[in-house]
Amino acid sequence: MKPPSPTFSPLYRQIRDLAMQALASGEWQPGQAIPSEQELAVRFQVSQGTVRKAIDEMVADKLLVRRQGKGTFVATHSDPHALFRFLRLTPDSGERRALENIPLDCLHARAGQEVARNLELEPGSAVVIVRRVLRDQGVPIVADEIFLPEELFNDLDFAMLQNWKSSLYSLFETRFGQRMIHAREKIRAVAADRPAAEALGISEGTPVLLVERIAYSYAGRPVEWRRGLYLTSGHYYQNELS
Amino acid sequence: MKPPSPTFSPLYRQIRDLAMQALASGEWQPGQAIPSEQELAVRFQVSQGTVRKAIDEMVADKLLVRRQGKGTFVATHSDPHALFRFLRLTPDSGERRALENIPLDCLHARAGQEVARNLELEPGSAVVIVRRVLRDQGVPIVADEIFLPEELFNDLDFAMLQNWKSSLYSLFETRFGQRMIHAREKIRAVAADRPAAEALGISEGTPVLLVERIAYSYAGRPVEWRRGLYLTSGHYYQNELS
DNA sequence: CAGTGGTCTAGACCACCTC
DNA sequence: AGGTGGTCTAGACCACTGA
Repeated sequence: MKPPSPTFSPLYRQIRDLAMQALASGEWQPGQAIPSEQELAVRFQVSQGTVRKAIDEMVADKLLVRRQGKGTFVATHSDPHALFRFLRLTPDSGERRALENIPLDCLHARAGQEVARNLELEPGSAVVIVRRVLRDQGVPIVADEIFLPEELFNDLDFAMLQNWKSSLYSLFETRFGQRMIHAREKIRAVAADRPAAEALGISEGTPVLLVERIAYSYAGRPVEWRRGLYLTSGHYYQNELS
Repeated sequence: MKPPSPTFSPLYRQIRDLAMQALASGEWQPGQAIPSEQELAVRFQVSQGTVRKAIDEMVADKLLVRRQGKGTFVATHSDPHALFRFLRLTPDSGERRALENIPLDCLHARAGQEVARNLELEPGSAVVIVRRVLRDQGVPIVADEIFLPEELFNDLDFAMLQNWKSSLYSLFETRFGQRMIHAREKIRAVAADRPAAEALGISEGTPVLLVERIAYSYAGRPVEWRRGLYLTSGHYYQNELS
């Protein structure tokens, strides 16, 4: 009879967890190089191959990026390559262009039932609400309503949104230390209601994509909930299945 | 000056390609165990570690499945675990149930411009067209129109669809040797037209998801194109972003 | 028990980048 | 030249499965 080992965790996974801590604690900053595999092997007292396997997993999760001959870097939303990682909207013809970000307002409020549930907060908790529109060459395509725990984003205000020239997630990462690493979306087709129709410049009742997203940070904590309406007359939501 | 090596391919990738051939040729059948890592190492004259790395990639691509202590197996759509790999529709409340498949018709015809383009065929090529509905506890949820190259599916007929009790992809794999391993979807919100409304039992103009899918087989060849309409009043299309 | 995949190590060498 | 990640090997041992 052998005892069960319910908590068995291979070495490389323990190493990965230590590396995760280094990320979550801010010891390794987005865009910066982490120590070389050799250094980490010495630091963690394991072989280079084990460090390598731990990093392999994190690269697969898009937490780190390898660059041969240069080093291993912490992934960042500020990198242009990552721009479309979470926005799956593609124009019917031609390549993806960067979309213009038009903030509409930014207010501090209390979470209702739905927001609280999705952000795993108590109902009534303080939240920040951002509304904005994305435009493609002047034409509105996306209308977003974004909910954030105020605890983590208390400094966020309208001016900051207007002055920021890159993606929202890049702002969150740079100014608030909150890196979105994973998200889950629920997609439906709905008829645009009055306010949505006005924001998107379409007639009421037009079918639009309703995209609800929960985004998670390092600790697996939900840090953003957003509800977006996508106009899909000239664009489509692209998805890869495998 | 060093010459560029544009065709450099590491050993484990060459091994992977050989394994791919074994899959494509049918030497390794879906659901069956492939030779052990040791045997493959001997057969391909490389170390076990290199075989392992090749298999790692194929497992990541969901072409193979490892089972510790038992062996490595060719993935199959007949496995219940793979049932929802390509169908991302989830009920608002509760767990995913298997959906009832109701074939409507199956006819042989010629490809129009759009179908030909998506299947990479010449316009006018022979194709098989399947129309069917998926129901959740008697309620129609999905109406699909499926286009297949007749060259690969010439025996397919209505009776076969009616008698098959598992998923379509399981049928394709079992009876036609065509395994779908990857797909790309374009998703839009549209208003249901008359025929769609009738098939789904809804009123004309109701917003529905329009999901167009191209599915690819081993050689990266497009083998199926389908256009589906999804009712998203009680279900949603679930997607993971990372 | 033997056979499978899973982990870990140590060392060699290659490819790429920078100085 | 020296540092980085990338590949490949050989061998030891662990964890799981089934006869």
